[in-house]
Formats: sequence, C-alpha cells, structure tokens
Amino acid sequence: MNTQATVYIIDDDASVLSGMSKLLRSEGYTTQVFAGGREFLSHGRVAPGCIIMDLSMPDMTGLEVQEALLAEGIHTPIIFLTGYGSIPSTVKALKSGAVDFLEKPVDAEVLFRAVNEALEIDQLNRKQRHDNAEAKMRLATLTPRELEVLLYVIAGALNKQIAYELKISEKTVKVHRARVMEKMAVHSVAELVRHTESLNVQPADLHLSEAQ
Amino acid sequence: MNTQATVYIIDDDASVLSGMSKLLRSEGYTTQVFAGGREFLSHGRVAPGCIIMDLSMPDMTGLEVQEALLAEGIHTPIIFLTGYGSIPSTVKALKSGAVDFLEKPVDAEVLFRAVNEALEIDQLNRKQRHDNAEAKMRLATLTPRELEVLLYVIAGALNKQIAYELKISEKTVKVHRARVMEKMAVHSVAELVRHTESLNVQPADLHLSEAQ
DNA sequence: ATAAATCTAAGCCTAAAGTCCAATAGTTTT
DNA sequence: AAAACTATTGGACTTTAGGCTTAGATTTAT
Repeated sequence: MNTQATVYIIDDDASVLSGMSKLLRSEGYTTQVFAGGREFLSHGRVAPGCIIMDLSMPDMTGLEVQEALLAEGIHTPIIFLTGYGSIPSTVKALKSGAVDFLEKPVDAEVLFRAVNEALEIDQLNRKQRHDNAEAKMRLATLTPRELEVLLYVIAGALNKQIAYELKISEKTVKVHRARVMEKMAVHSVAELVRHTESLNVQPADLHLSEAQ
Repeated sequence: MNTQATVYIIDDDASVLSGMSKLLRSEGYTTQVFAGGREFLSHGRVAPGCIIMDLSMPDMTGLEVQEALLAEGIHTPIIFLTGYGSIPSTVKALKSGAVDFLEKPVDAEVLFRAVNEALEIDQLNRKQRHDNAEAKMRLATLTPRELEVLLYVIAGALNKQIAYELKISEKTVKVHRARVMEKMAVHSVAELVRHTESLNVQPADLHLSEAQ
C-alpha cells in the first residue's frame, strides 16, 4: 500500500463522508474529506493519491470538479460515486479520464480494488510526467540550431547528411551534436531517441537516397 | 468520409436495424446489418470500419460480443446503443475499449459524430497495428543471441560493453549487431529504437559505471 | 548421420563519431 | 562598449562501428 498517498473524499452527505473515510482509514489509507467541490478546489495543491467523489453535489457537480481539475492540469485519478447515475454523464466522466464509476452503496472490496487501481495509476502518471518534465526542460535549453541537429540525429541521419541538409560543414554538426548530447544528458543516440520520443519531438524528414 | 469503411449494425430489433442502416446509407456510409451477435461473429473477417451494437440482445449481449471480439484480437471500435442501460455495464464496456455509449433514441447528428470518431480511431489503429506487425515479424527472425544483442544496442551500449556483458569478443558482437540491423531492416540505431519501442521490447539493464 | 543453423572469432580496411584545442564573426544582453 | 551567447570551421588524434572474407565449434533438424 502507498503510505504517502492521500485519498481525497468529496461528498455533500456528511454520513457518507465520515463512513467512507473511516472505512478507508481502517485499511491503512490516509484520507482527507471535503463537503463540496469548491472547498476541495480551494484547498490548494493536490498531493499524490486519488479522488473519490459523488457525481451529483449541490454546489458543483462531480463533472464540473473534474473539468476544473483538468483545466488546472491536475490529472489525479477520480473514482465517481453515484446513487442514480445517467448513462450520458457516466460516458462523459469516463471519456474525460475517470478511473471508475461505482454505484452506491459501495461494497468495501470493490472500493478497495478501485482505490488501489487509482493509486497505482497516479503513481505511474506522476513518474511519467516527472520524467517528461525533465526532458522538456532540457530540450528548452537547446539553441535553435542544436534543436535542428537533434531532429536529424533522432531520425538516424549521419553527420555528413545533416551537414548537407543544413549546408554547414560536418565539423560544425559534430560540435552541435556534442552539445545536444551534453544538454540532454545522454550518452548514446538510443537514449536520446528514448528521451525525446515521449515528447512531441518529431524526427526530421530525410529526403535522402537509400544508398549512403 | 471513409469510402471503403463499413459500419456494422447489430440489433435484434428489425425496425431499428433497417432505420439506422437507411439513415447511415443516406449519408454515404456503407453498412451491413446483423440480427444478433452470433450471426455477426460467424460472418467472417471484419473489414475496416466500426460496429454499432445494442447492449441487450436475446442471443448474446453486447458485452459478450465485445469480449468475443477482443478474444479474437479484433479491435474494431464499438458504439453501444441502449434503451435503459445500467451504470456497471456502461463502465465495463467503456473500460474494455468501447468508443461510445449512446442512449436510444439516438439523435442523427450525435450518431454521425460518434461514427466518424469511431472510423477515425479504426483507421489509426489499423495503421499502427500494421506497422507493428511488420516489426514483430522481423523481430521473430532474430536468433536468441541476436535478440540479446539488440536489447543492449537499444539501451545505448557500446559493442565493448555488450561484449563484456555477454562474455564474448567485440568482434562477435559486431557480427550479431550487423545481422540485427539487416534483419530489422534499419540503417541506424535511432531507427532501431523507434521500431522496437512500440513493441514490448525492453532495453537491457546496463549495470555499467557512468564513466566509459 | 548428414545437413542446416547458430555462435564464435580473427584479419584487414574504411568510415563515422567523438575529443581537445583554437579561432573568427555575428547577435544579444548588460 | 564590453561581455556573453551563438554559429561557424579547422587540425590532430582516438575510439567506435561497419564491411568483407574466412572458418572452427555447437546445436538442431531431418
């Protein structure tokens, strides 16, 4: 179980709120409760974990909270709860990235399974976002020319070919290339490709003949 | 609009079947209708397109048809229709990859939008699967040793390092490496990484010191 | 058991990439 | 105007990768 993960519970029904919180705490989860979407959103930074939220709440519906979080770039997994859900809202929530959709009353085992899945998803997401963030920052330190060279390198071009395409000497390409490797903090083309392809970096077109 | 794409419609209600088929045909879509899941599944190869299917049908439920298709490795996008759907079945269908879930009676515009989205998804899926299929076939032609070398190469290892890890001479590594490049039909490490990472091929662990 | 892959490895030679050092010139920032 | 950054190129040298040929040792299949 994830020790530092927090399960955020949002429900306008106080009895549901405390009941669910107690249930989860008894299983060792860390919980934090909110009576409504607005309260939750103004609470500040969302720590690692997941969100359990009623779909229909008076101040703000669950879907609205979901939208608000997405707008802020917060992708914490959401488990929706509902007493009487409509199909369209279910579809919308799931298509917007909700992890699960449970009907009240929720069976304890079903809840635990859903929470565990959500926490795992959050952990994976965070790791991926973290890795990408670093690569993106490194990419931002490249000069325009270096970026251009990088595009050809991850497309598998030879220095000779890059030099021809950019109309500069092979020597210059080597200099740029070395700086790219240094700035991206990699030691091989393989690593470079791996680190850049998760980003939106597309390799350059190589309109070159097959023969080298 | 996709000219050769087929919209498969499956529903036990003959009037729904013909009505929907006519509606789609009038918009230029090619359709094919089936009165039940069993009939559809025994029909043979599923051509490019998408499936519109009622969730509750007498001979086989929509979810069962979906499962059967997944078991056969057929990932044609499915749009479910339902008169009175339950939340759990909706969740299950969407989590299993259904594209959409529409409530009867379906608005024509909503249907067209869903169908277009499904057809686009199918086209993308097919292209990706096609590209992967070739890479997978090439990968299968590698000998065990060649595959091992490939794992190190896409991890960015030098021949020297691979030789040390596998306890063979650098010369032999070069031989394997050359065959890998030839069999995978690539001309650079960058291409090799690109072609293998969409597969489930994970690079080897390089428990090597940072310094080379 | 004979044939066919597979794994191994050496020599020789070429090409490609990386390393250090040094230098010129244009642009931007302070 | 001076400093900093960027783009460019050269020389000299080392390391790495690739191409071509040949060939012994093992394993697998028929």
